[in-house]
Amino acid sequence: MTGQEDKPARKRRGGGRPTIADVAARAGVSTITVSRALRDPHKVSETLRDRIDQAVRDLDYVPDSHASALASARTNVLGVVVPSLTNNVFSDTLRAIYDGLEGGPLRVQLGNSRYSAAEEERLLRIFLSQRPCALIVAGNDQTPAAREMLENADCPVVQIMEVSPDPVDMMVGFSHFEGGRAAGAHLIAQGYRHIGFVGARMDPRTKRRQAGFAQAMKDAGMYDPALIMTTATSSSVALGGWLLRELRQKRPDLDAVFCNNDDLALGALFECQRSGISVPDEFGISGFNDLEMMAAAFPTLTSVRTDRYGIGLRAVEMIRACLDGHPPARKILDLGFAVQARQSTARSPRD
Amino acid sequence: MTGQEDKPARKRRGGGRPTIADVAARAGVSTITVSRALRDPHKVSETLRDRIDQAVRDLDYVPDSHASALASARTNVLGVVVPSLTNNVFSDTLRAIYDGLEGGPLRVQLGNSRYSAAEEERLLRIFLSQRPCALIVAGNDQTPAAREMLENADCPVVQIMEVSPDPVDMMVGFSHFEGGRAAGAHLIAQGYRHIGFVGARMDPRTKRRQAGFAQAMKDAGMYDPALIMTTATSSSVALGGWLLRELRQKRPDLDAVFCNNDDLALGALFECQRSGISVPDEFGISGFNDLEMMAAAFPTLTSVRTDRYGIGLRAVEMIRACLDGHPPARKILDLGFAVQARQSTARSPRD
DNA sequence: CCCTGCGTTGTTAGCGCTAACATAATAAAG
DNA sequence: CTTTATTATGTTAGCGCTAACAACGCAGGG
Repeated sequence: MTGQEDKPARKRRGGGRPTIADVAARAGVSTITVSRALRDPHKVSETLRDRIDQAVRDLDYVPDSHASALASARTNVLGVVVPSLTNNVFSDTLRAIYDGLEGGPLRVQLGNSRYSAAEEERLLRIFLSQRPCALIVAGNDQTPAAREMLENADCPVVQIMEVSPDPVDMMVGFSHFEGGRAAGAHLIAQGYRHIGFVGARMDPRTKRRQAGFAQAMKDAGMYDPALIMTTATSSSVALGGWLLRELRQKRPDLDAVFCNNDDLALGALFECQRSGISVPDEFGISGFNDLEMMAAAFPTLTSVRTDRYGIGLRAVEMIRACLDGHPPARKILDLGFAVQARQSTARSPRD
Repeated sequence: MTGQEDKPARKRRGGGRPTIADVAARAGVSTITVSRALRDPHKVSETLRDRIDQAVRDLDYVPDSHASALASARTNVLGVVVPSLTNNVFSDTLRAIYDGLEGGPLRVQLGNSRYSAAEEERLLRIFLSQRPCALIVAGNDQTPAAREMLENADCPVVQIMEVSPDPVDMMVGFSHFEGGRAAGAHLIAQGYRHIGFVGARMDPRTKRRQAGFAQAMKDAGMYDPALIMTTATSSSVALGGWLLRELRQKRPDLDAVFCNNDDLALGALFECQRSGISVPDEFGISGFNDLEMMAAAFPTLTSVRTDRYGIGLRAVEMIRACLDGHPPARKILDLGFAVQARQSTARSPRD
């Protein structure tokens, strides 16, 4: 025996990291005071606060978030579930979310549902079991079980990318239907008469854009289902070329195409270049989302601009407001869209 | 007094979710047996296991990961820190990581360092305080403090995207220097003689590609610093066009360009089309990474193919192996690269 | 019959933190 | 100068889970 009275009955599990008790001992206060000094500094006198801050620095103390979560039943984790990590649409929004959280205490827990509602449900179940302080999910097409979980979640929930009349809680996005309709209307206004639709993956938002496009065609008495070319395959530039080629073989009179996203539109442009079809005079092309490359292409490509970054930023703002106790008055935020008419649909006047 | 003997001295904080004790009570066993049945099913007899599984299903029990983490000082969280979420390179790798984790118990904690080593250090400090079961970080250019944290981390660490002789622990990637050199050598071999370099953002990997390119030029006696055009601005298609225009104004004899990435290369192609310069006969273009669009462009674009998806998958495999107690023999995995020669550098024979 | 070994289950004592309540010190009010 | 409100700090008792050890039953060996 060493004569020492401390009883190391069990070796410290935490790898010897300093705990709040170490900080408290060094600062000569109780642990709860340290806890308060770190979470609500104004609740602790300046004298003690300084002593505690010094002790924290001396010991290089970092609070254990698991212990904190367990004791308080709260976390600083914002759960985010998106359908894709590679799709620019979501990576832009994600970047905005991270940017919006900059400096604050919130952390992100990111899930990738891969466009599967079942996977989304599974992820939400896991996320919710960890008591997130808020949730961001894409769209409004959850499974019934997921919808119920979200409705019963005792934290703010923001659905992003879309707007619909029946949000779970809050919503930031725009109308894909109207976006599709506007693109169709633009092509009609530019004088094109045999306008096709090219779509890939066909997730709910894609389908709404397609429906909007179809509506525009119907309104103009130009709707023809044979001009619709879609595939469940995920989108790519090459696919845009293939689908356009297929469609033109089937319908040689095709004189314009609304591509469900910009990758497809870029592929369509290359396909026209390959086939010696002049854009926009012989053939018009419009994309969707207005990625940066659309304005840099030659010819520049028409697209429907969407504010993906703004959606992420606003979602974070709304969550912040809720957590600060000032829930926003407007639960649904429609950030709209704008048809960016460029060279690819600027047909010279004819007939 | 109601006469009831239960003492609700404090209302249950957890919102009434079932705990492991509820499951244990329902299955008629002790809590530790439930804990074991869920974590190491083989340590519990089949009879009890079935009863416990039934109770779990009946109560819809989900373990509290915070309590588990606190009690065991372990988590199932894989920390991933990447410099960008929008750069295709990292989103492809990230997708692979998520795909590789599919079905398993591991979850991802994702950090975005935005190409800042200081931010990376901050994120690593946070992540490590949560006892991740493993870490994936990009590259080998950490701050000294971050490097030390990684070396002292008591979990597997995989550095991705690059290979270098002094990894913290494990490493999966390829040599950016050699990739840049190969691209330069290819342009020389195709007969181009005044070859420029266009680069953006200039992160460490970009710089290594540039250095490799410069080496190729030096080896051929063709190095000319005036043919290098770089900017700290982040990369875009439009930027590729602007940089090429600038460079051609300065050096009208330029006859090819190695673009540090594919976005820039696409912008360079559009710039040539706008200026009526024929690619590849008058001007050669090579990109880097070989994104999907490169093979779909017109003309198809030469690039250096890198296995971004494979890097993510292998990183996860290595981590899995370590956690299973079979650390891989080879700590450094070089997945290489391949110059994909396409039309944009296929110059017709001349002089 | 005891001993040893092994597999299964339970008991106890925390992990590091914070909620709730208790208390002390100080200020404001009468 | 007491009463009441207010602020600053401390005490106690967990949050839900798991590590460590204890205990039990049962096999085989001596």
